[in-house]
Amino acid sequence: MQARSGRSVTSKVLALLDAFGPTEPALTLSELARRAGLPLPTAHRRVAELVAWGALERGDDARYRVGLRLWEVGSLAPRGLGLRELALPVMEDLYEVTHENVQLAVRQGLELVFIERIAGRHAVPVLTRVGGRFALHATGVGLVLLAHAPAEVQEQVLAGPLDRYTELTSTDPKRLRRQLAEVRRVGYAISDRQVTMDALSVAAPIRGPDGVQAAISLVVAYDRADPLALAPLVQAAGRVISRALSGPHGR
Amino acid sequence: MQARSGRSVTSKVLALLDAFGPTEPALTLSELARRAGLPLPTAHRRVAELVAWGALERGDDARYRVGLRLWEVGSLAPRGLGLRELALPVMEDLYEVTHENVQLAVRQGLELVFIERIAGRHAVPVLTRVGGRFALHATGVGLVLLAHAPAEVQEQVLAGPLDRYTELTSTDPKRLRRQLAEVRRVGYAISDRQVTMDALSVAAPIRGPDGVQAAISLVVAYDRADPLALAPLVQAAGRVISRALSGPHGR
DNA sequence: ACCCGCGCTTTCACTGGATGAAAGCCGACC
DNA sequence: GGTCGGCTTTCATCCAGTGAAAGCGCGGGT
Repeated sequence: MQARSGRSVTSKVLALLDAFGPTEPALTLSELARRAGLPLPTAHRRVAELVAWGALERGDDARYRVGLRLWEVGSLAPRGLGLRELALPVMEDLYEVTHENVQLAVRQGLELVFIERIAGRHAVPVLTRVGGRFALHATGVGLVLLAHAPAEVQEQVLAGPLDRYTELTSTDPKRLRRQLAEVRRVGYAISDRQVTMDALSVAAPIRGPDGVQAAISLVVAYDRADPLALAPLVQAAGRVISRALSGPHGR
Repeated sequence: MQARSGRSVTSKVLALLDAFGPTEPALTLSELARRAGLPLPTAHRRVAELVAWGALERGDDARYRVGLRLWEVGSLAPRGLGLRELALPVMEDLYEVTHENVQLAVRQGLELVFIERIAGRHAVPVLTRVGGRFALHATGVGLVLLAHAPAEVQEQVLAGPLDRYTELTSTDPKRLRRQLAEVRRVGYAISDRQVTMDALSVAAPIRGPDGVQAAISLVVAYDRADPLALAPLVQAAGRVISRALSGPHGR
């Protein structure tokens, strides 16, 4: 009567894929069924098809994991590996010059997704993961992406609860709104200890044919940070990638 | 036209995903339907669901592309980004030392899939793509992966047609079989101009708890190649990654 | 050795989501 | 402003999908 029937097969398949996450990379059939909200036999049949195709793989421990075939298809996402291919050389240059963490992210709905990252061995450890998500209102890349997002997206983020990560995180909509205006005005964003108290990030937009498509940032230890000196470097990197994005891949 | 009915919905959804490829990253609905072998209305409905979930995205040009959500899920594949995370630092070290192209690949069925690559700016251009596939019998990584594959896989590859890329490609099963035995004996593989006449690659296995899981290689210009000097470096890198693979990520 | 119990797999009769021919719609190009 | 190609919606039909229940297999306890 409730969600029993009236659910498309496709949505069930997608629910099964949704069951996986960074913290749950391997699941038994029962766990999968429970997470996807499906009866066990149903899950069993769908999963069997997904395994046959390669979307999932079954380990020797009888747990299922995301399969390589799905990774392959996912790697065709223009905003995923496509963007990465263009940005990586520039990110490497930026790393060579600064030896700090370099991050690349895009906006997905009301969150951001990290596309690529160069983790400096001697830089502050970054807790984010490639393929991982994060809120838009705290990180440098987040502020850039939010500042250039459609008004409707900005309003939703400003209206929603703004998680606090440190005492410096902007959880006041008024203050955040001012910050976003500033980001648009100067063309870069500085997130000063808004995620962790020991780090600061400087981010710049990457523009494509239809506005800001992504953001690039440096994450540096707070005590040796000189954000105003780094900003031009990050901005320059952003512009180089923007050019590559508008060039050969002109949609 | 023939496979009318008797086809599961799941297989249709997967056929739609399969329609995308490196050379066709953006498809119209009709193209998708044709490639997936589906009637147009059927494709339309399935695609609409995939777009709603984020597996596909619809551009302003009315073409569909692989969506970021699918990339996110794909990035959870242990043999994809998971392996990459472990291997990348070691690959970077290898690049620092040699300044040559570094590649990481795993076997998927009777082919290999490139997981990661560091393309040296001044090294020979590599034509492969991260997420791309290639035959097992020509490249360095391919020879390593094939040499340590289950006997059944080896037989299928040896029996099947062996594409020739250059005059040096091993297309004779007997010769290939000898090469594979040699690869197992010495613990590394050298592919001498078997893919292109201007390059050579040296590859070593990456071992996990259940045998060889992946392979790492250097691709260098033929005229400045000293494969015997490079082999120990590549092998050492393979061993470091092997250790990381067997360590924290037990199972 | 035997039993017990917990997950996975298979069966089977029923049903509603999926289907595709056909008709409707929309924008592009002539 | 008319025609064409491609996308979207409709609707009666039907088979793929469903899930309760029974069957299987293995590991752990006694």
